Amino acid sequence: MDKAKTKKLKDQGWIVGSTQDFLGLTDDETAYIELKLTLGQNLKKRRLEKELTQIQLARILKSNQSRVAKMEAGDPSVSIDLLIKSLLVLGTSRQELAGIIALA
Amino acid sequence: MDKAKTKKLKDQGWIVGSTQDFLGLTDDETAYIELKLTLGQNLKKRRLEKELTQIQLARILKSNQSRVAKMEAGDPSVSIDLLIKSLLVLGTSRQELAGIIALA
DNA sequence: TTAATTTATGTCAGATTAGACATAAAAGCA
DNA sequence: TGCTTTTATGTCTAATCTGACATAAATTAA
Repeated sequence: MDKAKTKKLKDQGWIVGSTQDFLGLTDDETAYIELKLTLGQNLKKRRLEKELTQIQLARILKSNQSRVAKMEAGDPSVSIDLLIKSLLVLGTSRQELAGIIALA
Repeated sequence: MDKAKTKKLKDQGWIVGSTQDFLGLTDDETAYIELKLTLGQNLKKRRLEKELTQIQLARILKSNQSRVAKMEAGDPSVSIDLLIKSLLVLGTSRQELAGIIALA
């Protein structure tokens, strides 16, 4: 959120903070969640580049459509483990994986 | 293994192949295992840099010594998830994490 | 619009993983 | 050497994660 918008909201009486503040997450918990979101977004990006539906990707991953949807959304029920395994199945190299993770 | 050594063994009648060949792993399975090993090695590196014993690190991670040993060894009972979470607790940045993963 | 396709959300049983514990093995030191 | 500290290995139960399924919501095409 930009500073101007933050100030405006505060002037109106809103208490403004980050989601992290709100949920009381530690830095490492926040980093974990953000990393998961990034990986999920990249999985979606790769799926769309290959012009696959979630069902088609699910077949490749030997999973199902609902889990693919949750992976792409970084759902709490999905581990980073599964996301990395999925990216590797799609042929993502370690260098590419590193590139994804480096994205802030 | 270098080529000269491979040739010598083959000349002696040995059948030479990679561990991957032997176990019949797919490329992505191999990549997953290697990635886990790399992360475990880095966790150990960071522990030693901080001059911590496995017990001390376990306390920080709210885990126990045996699991730390398994993490450092890339044991099958340890997920990449746990390794990444542990590195993040130790303050590893995403850029550092990317650097680790990029290591062949 | 409506129908078809695609994606999102909720639940659950089975599989996997984590922490705890015991104990063995290895390393360091007197 | 023996004693201490550290690390490795094996097993258990509880907790977490996954695939499967149902179904709702959203998107697309006709």
